[in-house]
Amino acid sequence: MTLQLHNTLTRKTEPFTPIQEGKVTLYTCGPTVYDFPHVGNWAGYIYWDILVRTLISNGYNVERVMNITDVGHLVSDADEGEDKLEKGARREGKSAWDIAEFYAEDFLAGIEKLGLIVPEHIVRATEFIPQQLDLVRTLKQKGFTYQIDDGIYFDTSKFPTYADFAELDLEAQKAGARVAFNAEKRNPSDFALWKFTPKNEKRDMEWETPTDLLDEPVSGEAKVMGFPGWHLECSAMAMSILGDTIDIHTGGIDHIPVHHTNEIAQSESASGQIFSHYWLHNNHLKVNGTKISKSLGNGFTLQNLADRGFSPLDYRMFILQSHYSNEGNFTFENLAAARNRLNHWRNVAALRHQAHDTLAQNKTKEDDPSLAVIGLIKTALNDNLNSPEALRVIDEVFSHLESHNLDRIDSHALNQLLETIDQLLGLQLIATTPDIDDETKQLIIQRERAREEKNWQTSDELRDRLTAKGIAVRDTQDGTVWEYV
RNA sequence: GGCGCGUUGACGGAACGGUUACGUGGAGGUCUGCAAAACCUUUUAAAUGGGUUCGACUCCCAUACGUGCCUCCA
Repeated sequence: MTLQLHNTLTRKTEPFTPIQEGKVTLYTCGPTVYDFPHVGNWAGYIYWDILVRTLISNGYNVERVMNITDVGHLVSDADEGEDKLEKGARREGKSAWDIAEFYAEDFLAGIEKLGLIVPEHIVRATEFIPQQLDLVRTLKQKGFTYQIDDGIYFDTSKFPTYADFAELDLEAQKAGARVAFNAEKRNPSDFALWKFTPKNEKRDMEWETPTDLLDEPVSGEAKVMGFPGWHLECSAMAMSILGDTIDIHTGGIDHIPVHHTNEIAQSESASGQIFSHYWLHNNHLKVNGTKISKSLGNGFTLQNLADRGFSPLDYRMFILQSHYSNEGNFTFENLAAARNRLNHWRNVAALRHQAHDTLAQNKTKEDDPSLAVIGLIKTALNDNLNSPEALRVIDEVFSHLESHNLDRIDSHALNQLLETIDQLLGLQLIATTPDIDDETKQLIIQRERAREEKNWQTSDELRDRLTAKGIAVRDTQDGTVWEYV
C-alpha cells in the first residue's frame, strides 16, 4: 500500500506524492518554551515522529525543521498582549533569555527520553530575526502590510482565500466576537507581523525595527524597538531553510483557524507559491475527560509520570494506542494498561535470547509469521498512520509466538521483526531487553536440574533468587523460559 | 450567538454495510510438584428516536449529552 495521508487542505485522505522524488521536506510546529511541556504537547510530537519513521520506511530522505518559539507568543488572558516568555521571566525572576534557554533544554531532553527522531533543523525564533524582517519587507513591498500604533499588521483582505483553509466564516465571527479587538485594525482577522515595544517599556527580547519597514515614524522616536509576531517565525524558518514550497506541515488542530491560516496567508502572499502541499493535524489529548489547562493543574509533565513510576516509553505506547486524529483521553489507569502491554511485548522480545535460528536457512516471508507481519505493520502505518492497527497486528503475532514452544520460534526472524518495530514505532524493544548474565543463566540451569531430581525445595529457593534478580521463570514442556518481572 | 467535532463493552480503542478487532482489568477453567506464563470461556458493545437497505455499530435525518474553536489560548 502506498502512503496515504489525511490532508487538512483538501479534507481528504489522499496518496502522498512529494515535490521531489525520494525526498520530503517537513515542518513541524514546535513548542513555546515558557514552561514544561505536558502530556498533551508531547502527544503531537510522538505522532509526528511516527510520520517521520513512516516516511523513512517508504524510502524517503526526510529533511525536517522544527521551531522553538522563544519570543513573540503572546498571552490572551487578563494581561493581554504580554509575551509568554517575558511573563515567565517575571514569574521566575529571570530574564526571558534564561527562561527560553532553560525550557528549550528541557524540551530537547524530553525528545531524547521519548526516543523521538531529532529533526535535522531545530531552530529558535530569535536566531531568525533577520529572515523574519526580510519576510515583512517582502510583504510590505507587495502591499500586504499596514502600520498602526502598536505594530505592523498583515491585511488579510488582500489575501482573498484567507478563510478557505479553516473554512472560516469571517462575517459570522465578527458578529459573535466576545473580545473587543484592536479598533485600529482594518479587519478583525488581521494579525501582527511585527510589534513595537510599548513606550516606557523595556523588554528582555527586542530588536531595532529597520526604518524601511516603517510607513511613518513612531511617536517621533529615532529608534523603534520591536519583536516578531508569533506567526511570522514559522513561515520565515520554513521558507528560508526548506524553500518556498514544502511537502508537509504538521501541528495541533488548534492551529488550523489562526496560526496555520496566518502562516499560509503571509507565506503565499510573499512567495506567490503554494506554501505546503500537505497539512496534517493531531487532535488534542484530554485528561480525565476534560481539556488540559493550567488552571485545572492537569497538564502532567514527563516528570509527573516518572514520579508515579511510568517511563517515557510507557507513555509513547499509550499515545500509539489511539489514532492521531482521535481525541485521546489520558488517565493513569489507561497509562497503566499501556505499560502492561509494553512489558508484555518486552517479554516476547526476550525470547530472542532463548530461541535458536536453526530454521533460518531458506526462510521466506510465507514461512515465518514474524516476517509476514512486517509488511502488515507498514501497511497499517501507510494507511494514514494507523498506529492502533499496527499494534493490533503485532499483538497477534506476539500471541502466536508465545503460544508455541521455543523451538518453533526462529530467533533470526524475531530479531528482524523487533528491529522493524523499533524503527517504525520507536519503542526500543531491543535496547530495553538485554540478555541475562551468565550467573543468572547458571541459576536457571541449576533449578532445572533440581526439578529433574524432584528436589522442589531447592528449585523453589532458586526461583526466589531469580525473582530477586528481576527474573521470573516459567516451565514449559520443552524447558524453562525466563521473563522480566 | 457563529462554526465544527465527538458519543463503541469495566477502562482504553480500531476496522468494516453482512465474519471474534485488539489491548488492559475482573471471574471461571485447562495445564503445572507448586507457581508463572500461555491457552479456553466469560465479563449483556455500539447515546436515543426515526429513515435508507434483503441486512447498519458502519450511510441519512432529528434529539440528548459531551467537547473544541471564534483574531494572537498546544
